[in-house]
Amino acid sequence: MASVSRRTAEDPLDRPSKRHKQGAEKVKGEPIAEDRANPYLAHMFDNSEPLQNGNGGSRGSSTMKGFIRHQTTAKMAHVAEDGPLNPFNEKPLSQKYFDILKLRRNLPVHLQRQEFLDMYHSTQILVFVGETGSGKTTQIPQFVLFDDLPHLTGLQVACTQPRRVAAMSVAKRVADEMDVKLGEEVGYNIRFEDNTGSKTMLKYMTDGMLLREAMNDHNLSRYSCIILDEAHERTLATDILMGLMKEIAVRRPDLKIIIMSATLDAQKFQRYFNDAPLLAVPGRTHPVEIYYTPEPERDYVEAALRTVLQIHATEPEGDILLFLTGEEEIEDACRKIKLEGDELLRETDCGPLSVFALYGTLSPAQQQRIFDPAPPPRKPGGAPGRKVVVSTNIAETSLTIDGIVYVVDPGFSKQKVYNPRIRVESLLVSPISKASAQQRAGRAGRTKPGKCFRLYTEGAYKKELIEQTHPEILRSNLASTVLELKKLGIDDLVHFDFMDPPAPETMMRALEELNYLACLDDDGNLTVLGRMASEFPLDPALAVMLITSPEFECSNEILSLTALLSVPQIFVRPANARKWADEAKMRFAHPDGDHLTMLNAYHAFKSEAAQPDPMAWCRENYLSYRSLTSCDNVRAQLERIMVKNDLLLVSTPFEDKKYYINIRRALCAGFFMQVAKRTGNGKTYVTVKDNQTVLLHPSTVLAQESEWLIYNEFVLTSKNYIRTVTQIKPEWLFEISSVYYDIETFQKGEVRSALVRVLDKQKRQEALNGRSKGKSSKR
DNA sequence: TTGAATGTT
Repeated sequence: MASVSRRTAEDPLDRPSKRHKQGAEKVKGEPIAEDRANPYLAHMFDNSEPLQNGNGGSRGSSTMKGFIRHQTTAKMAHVAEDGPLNPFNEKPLSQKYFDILKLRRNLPVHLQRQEFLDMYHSTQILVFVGETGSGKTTQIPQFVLFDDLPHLTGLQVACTQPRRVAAMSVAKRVADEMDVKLGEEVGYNIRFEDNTGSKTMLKYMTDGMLLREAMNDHNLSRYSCIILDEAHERTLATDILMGLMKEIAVRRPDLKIIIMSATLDAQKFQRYFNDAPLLAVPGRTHPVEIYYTPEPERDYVEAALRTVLQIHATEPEGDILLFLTGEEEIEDACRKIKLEGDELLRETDCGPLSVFALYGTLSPAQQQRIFDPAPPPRKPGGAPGRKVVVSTNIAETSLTIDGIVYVVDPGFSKQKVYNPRIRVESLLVSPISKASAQQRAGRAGRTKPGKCFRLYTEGAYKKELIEQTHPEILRSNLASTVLELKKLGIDDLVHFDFMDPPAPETMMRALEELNYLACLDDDGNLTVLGRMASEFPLDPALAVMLITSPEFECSNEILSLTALLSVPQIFVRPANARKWADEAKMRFAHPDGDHLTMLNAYHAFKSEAAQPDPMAWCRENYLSYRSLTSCDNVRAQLERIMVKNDLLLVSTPFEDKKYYINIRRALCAGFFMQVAKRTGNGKTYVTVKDNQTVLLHPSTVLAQESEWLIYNEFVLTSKNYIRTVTQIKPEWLFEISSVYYDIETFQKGEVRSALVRVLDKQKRQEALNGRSKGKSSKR
């Protein structure tokens, strides 16, 4: 596919004559309109005389006197790093700094520092491949600092991470390495937490955060270098950023871009970035021996349990990591391994076994327990104890457990899939990719040589597993993404240079959905509503519901509901207390549905009732304290954005009989495309337009008599369920979206006939009243 | 009659 840039060589900004001495002072952090942006600040330092340092002292550096931007050598940097003063702030360096420096110089990347600099000088975009343990995430950004000289240019270096914790912990580590206070020269920026300041020159951030920044500053003009780390994970945000970087690179020849990735797909990245040069650095891991099963396994869970116990009975000391697919499977497996382990302990001379479950919805404290050491031998000199961790693929990338020597890999994980035809995302247990299998095996070689037991045949690995997991962009509903791209100034989505272009049908569905939500007009241009919706970190339907809610006199309540719908489930239902949990939930139940029930629970949480100990109150009421506090956080952020956009925060008085009706109507303003109607048999529902037969999720508080419902999500598991539902009146739907509810667009059938009846009734009513009711669309 | 992998703004 041809690369598309909306600038041409004739663009005045591209003329070399403009590259010098322009607007040296730029107010940091101020968004710049894209066409006014001057991306050439850095060029004043290119190919010019050596920089004059030390004028005034505070920003200059005597240690780096004579450094010329983009001419630094490894030796020069090495000398500057040796002190005695910190090259970036002139403060004396601590002993701790020198201790860490010794370790850093032992990292594999350090040997290739000069090679890296040579390549960095010679190219705008560079692909960097380093295995785990190479030190790339901590060292490369520092190598760049010594070459970009941010203390002189005022421009920053950004390094993105797919996960918040990684951004935070790496920033902390690098601040220590550079002997600076976290938040000053080195900082991090993640949602809800901006730990950077006026001195910040190196910023670790989540990829989603950089994407947000790009929406307000299309040229990312505050950076001299952008490093996209863990690019092989191919998150939605990384994929969009990569496409964006290709465009920005054309507009800003001074901007340096580094794509960092694990080995496998390096060539694909090179090709995508116009044959960018590649630098590869070896990792530092121990060899892992791979074993396959001779025959395919029928039941992978059973085979996994057998393998774990066999390792325990026959292999030397070392902990075991088993990959399974989900919470229930994992808890079940843990129970069985414990039972069998106890039996082995009683009947043989095996050592004791401790078993831990690991998955994302566990609290951080529970997750922490996997780092407990293995149990000691039962008696001195006896067989050593062993730890078994049974985990989802959270242990594949997000969490690293040292001491793992054996990995058991059945070859499956739950993966998101998207069906654009019925606009449904669901989770499916699917075979993993070769890349995942390698990553899993690698987890056995962190501390010493290890073994990986694959519960599939070698033939299956070679012939049946795909090379890479499909990038997320090919497995998602793209409504949000398309809105973001529009806000990023990408008008021609069809020609946007995606590394892997999404299916045209997925793209069309997203455009259609945004058009119905009135975020895009019929020509696909961003509307005022769409522009505003893109400011909110929400799905477009939620954003539209929130923006429209003042019209329904209930923006305070919709604000709470929007936050509630953006955090994990607030109702908890422990396996051993289901009945009590269900009873507790019924105390908050509202007859009109689950949304209002959630709102009741939230209001109770915020009321006197939950005091003085809200955590204990949540426990008693089977509510998740974590979800509710995170809901408060999200709510506060959304409220700030509402105020910024002059959206009023209003409530209908609670005594008013319209209080709940207004909320239900406001819900329809975002979710009018997620409506289901009860069918003749009274048990099943059918979704409007898509005509999918669905069941109410058993967690609903709603009794069966509701004819029309809006639903928050469609969950495809053993059956088709709609979850989190509230009853509505079909008349509201015509008022809210006369376009979507244009009767001509409906197939003949139950839904259409019912809607026709509603319209006829309305007409008779109007004739009777002799006046026309306000039927115009809300927008 | 209840299968929520992992992330992010």
